[in-house]
Amino acid sequence: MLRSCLRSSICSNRWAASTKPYFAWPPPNLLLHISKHLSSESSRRKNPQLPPLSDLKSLCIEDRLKEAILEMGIQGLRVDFDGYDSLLAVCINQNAVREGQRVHSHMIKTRYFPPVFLNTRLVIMYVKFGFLEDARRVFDGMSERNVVSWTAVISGCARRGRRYEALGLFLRMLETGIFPNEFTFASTLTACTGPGGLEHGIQVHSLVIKSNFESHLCVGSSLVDMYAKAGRIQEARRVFDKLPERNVVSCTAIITGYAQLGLDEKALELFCQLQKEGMESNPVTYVSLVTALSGLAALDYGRQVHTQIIRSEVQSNVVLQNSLIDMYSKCGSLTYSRRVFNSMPERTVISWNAMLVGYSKHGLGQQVLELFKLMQKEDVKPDRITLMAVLSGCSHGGLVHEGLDIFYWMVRGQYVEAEIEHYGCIVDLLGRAGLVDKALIFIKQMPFEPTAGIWDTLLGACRAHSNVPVGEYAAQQLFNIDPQNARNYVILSNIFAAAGRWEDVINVRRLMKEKTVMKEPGQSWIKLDRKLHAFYVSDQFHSKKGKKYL
DNA sequence: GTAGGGTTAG
Repeated sequence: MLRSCLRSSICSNRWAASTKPYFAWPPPNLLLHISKHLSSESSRRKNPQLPPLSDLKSLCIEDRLKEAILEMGIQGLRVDFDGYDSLLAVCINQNAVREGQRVHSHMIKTRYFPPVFLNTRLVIMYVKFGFLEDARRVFDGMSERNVVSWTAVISGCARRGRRYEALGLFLRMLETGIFPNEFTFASTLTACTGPGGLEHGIQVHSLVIKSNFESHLCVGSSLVDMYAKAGRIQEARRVFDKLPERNVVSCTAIITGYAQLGLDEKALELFCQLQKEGMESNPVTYVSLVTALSGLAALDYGRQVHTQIIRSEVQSNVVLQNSLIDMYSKCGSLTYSRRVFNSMPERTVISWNAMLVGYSKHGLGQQVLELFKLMQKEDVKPDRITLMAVLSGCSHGGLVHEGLDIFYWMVRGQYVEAEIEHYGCIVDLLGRAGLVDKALIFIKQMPFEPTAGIWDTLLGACRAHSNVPVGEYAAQQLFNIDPQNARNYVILSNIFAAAGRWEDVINVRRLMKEKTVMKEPGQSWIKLDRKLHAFYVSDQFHSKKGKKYL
């Protein structure tokens, strides 16, 4: 079943793309480099002053990689399995890209045919360096493969977003008769995480159960993550509860699952419970917890957790600090956000974006502009989100000229490609400032087909600035795109009502009836005695109705 | 040797 389900994926273009010819290997400059070293063996013979041959393995153990690489060149054709094994292990460990490539080139140049173990090391090395094409090239050229070789290449594809390729490889592995182990399953489940992956994930899960791997920590954590990201939090929780043992990764996976689905209270509750049960937390756990607190806008809890992070042994990192910036901003305290931002020893573009978004959402246009200038001064490359934050900051702060200047600077340059969302920000900027007619002209000149979101922004502006003709036009566009959306009819009706055009109000209401457009009734909530009570408009029947105005 | 969980926008 799995096979038939995934067959179409294997035949897809992505798979076909992976079988296209690779680049010439090794690159000519690398060969030149290696051959220089190879020729130094003859110079040793001519010059007895050169140091005696060293043992590659001991150089590697002593962490003298560069000397070992040089020695490899000098030894010419004589590097054996142990030598290559030690060299590759150190290259992988130290992320030594150039040295790793030299070792591989040396194998080719000296016509050394690596056994399966060394070929697998090469695959692992290229996967770690992020050179997936090279990893595939070595893997595809292997006459013999084992479960580790397959897992290494599957995990490389899964982590690089080449999900269908990873699943195709998994199937080929099964066909070859090699049975997956816990690492293989964990990587394959990673490939099933994300849009459209659930169907495949469930099938891999059934294989996991049949193979008795469900209780392995890494498989369990992958299953929890896969189900949670597919919105199946109950299934994720079921897998988590069934795990015979837990560790920080599996606990974090389920907490993250709740937080990412917006079940923030549940995430916080589970964190407290697991911590009582002795769960160790690390920066990743705290990132999920802080994300949940952002959703709850719970400043007190947020400060307590921040204090706990500072006091605990947990080494904070840039991702955690980014989430703290966001949490403080969503809890309404930009002063704390900025304090975290200022204290950071290193920042990523996300740190800047989180701070800019904070200022923007609070309507602090001047602070947005100042921070954006600082960002440019520090040579940090903005991305699409930076520009979204800056443009919407100008919009919320009423900085029309500044916003337009930045937008046209963006369109002229090649810093960030302007997308429809950026155009949407300008529609909002003009509309908010009351320049509704200009906003409509701007929409008509856009290089994109306007979306419902764009017309919705314009309609909102028409309502705020009582512009009936443009409002009618925008509403008509929305009726064409989404005729059953009651919200658009109601806003247009309100625009007419504000202008005293009561006949038009009646017409819109009649239109709604004709098209059987239903508006969801207004609803509000209140929490009493740890119970959530919901009240609807005209609700006559709720037991607490009499008390709600107390 | 191969493994699993994380941040900004909409």
